Amino acid sequence: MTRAAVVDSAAALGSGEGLDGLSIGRIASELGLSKSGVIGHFGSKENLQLAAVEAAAQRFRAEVWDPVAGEPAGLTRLRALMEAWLSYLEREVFPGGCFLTAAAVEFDDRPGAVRDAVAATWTLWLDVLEREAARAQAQEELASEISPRQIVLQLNAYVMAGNWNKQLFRQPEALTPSRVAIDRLLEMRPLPASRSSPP
Amino acid sequence: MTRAAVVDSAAALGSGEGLDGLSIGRIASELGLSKSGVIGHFGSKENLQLAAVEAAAQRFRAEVWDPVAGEPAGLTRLRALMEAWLSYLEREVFPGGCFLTAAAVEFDDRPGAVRDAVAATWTLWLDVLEREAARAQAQEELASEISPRQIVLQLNAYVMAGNWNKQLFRQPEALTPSRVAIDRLLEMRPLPASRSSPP
DNA sequence: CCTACCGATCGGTAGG
DNA sequence: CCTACCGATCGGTAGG
Repeated sequence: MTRAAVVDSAAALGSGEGLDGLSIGRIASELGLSKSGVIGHFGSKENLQLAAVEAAAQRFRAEVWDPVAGEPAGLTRLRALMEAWLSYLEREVFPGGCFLTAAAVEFDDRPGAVRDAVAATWTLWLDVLEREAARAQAQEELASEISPRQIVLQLNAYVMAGNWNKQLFRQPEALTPSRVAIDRLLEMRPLPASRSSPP
Repeated sequence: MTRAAVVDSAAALGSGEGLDGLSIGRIASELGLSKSGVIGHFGSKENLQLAAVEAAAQRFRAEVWDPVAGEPAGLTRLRALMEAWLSYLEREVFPGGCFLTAAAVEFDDRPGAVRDAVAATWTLWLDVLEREAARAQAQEELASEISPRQIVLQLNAYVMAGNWNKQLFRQPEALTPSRVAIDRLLEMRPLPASRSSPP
């Protein structure tokens, strides 16, 4: 289906040059189509942008969320989610870094449907993480002195900063400080737990 | 001087709509000038973008760095720098949030002079923070179990995430979690210091 | 600093 | 999905 190819191209181009910098003519020449062949499926550039956001969100879910759904709820799954998230950045699923981070920064000052879609996607994802953090605390796997919200905002900060670091400075070890920070935060145990190593 | 007005306008517009989305025609109409009156001072759009980055860096320095230079080196100055940084975001010095964060995300995939200037500015700033963190550790005001680099990357993550949070979700308390995280990190003392309260 | 203009590209439409 | 086209805007230049 041509429509899917157009959306994929828009998401790939958008992650690098921006979701608004992307032009219909560029996508058309990239895919060997005419401009009307590109825009015909969507009616307007904004609808195309919305479709790209939707596709990026589904891709994120498929790459980060789904593979981890089988992990035990709580700290184990939270750790797995964070590692899957970092791995998704390392694998460069989108050529220009995290699509939804770039789109958030680009559209945060432009009221409209695209901005709303990006914000809603982020809210959904942060809520997933928060639920897992709360669960980890309820299971006494994680200290309760910090609220689940605060934990999630810090985890998000580490990943966002890692993505930024990687994209701007192009260092191979750009995500290591993020991993260190995440591990430190998630190692905060509710008690100085003495754990017996399995035989 | 007209040139300064053009640069200011470019920096203000660029923080919101992006440094590349900004157009010479828009700046011209904003200032009541002709397009050639705008571009004549710079020769090319890229030179104008470079001038805007330079101006934003000077502004950042004037708003965040200079006011704090008189504080005692070490933890005190590091705390003051972080608070000045958050205050600069709260005061909305640039209408579209931190100019240099937006520019970093926008240009991280576009090799060229603008990208290099943005990266160099960030390196400078992170080095300032790192030096102060190292000083704080040398003065035994801050635990040494985390490297100065790691501390600075975490501090940077909190501020970046706060800026992102503020811009995307428009909540008045958007920076509070950043403050909490910063305080927690900088409260890590080298010893369980018993402090006598002043009379 | 201006007017006047260049070729190129933009988003989008008409008609098929 | 195509060709052909619309008005608008882009960065930049010529000439003053």
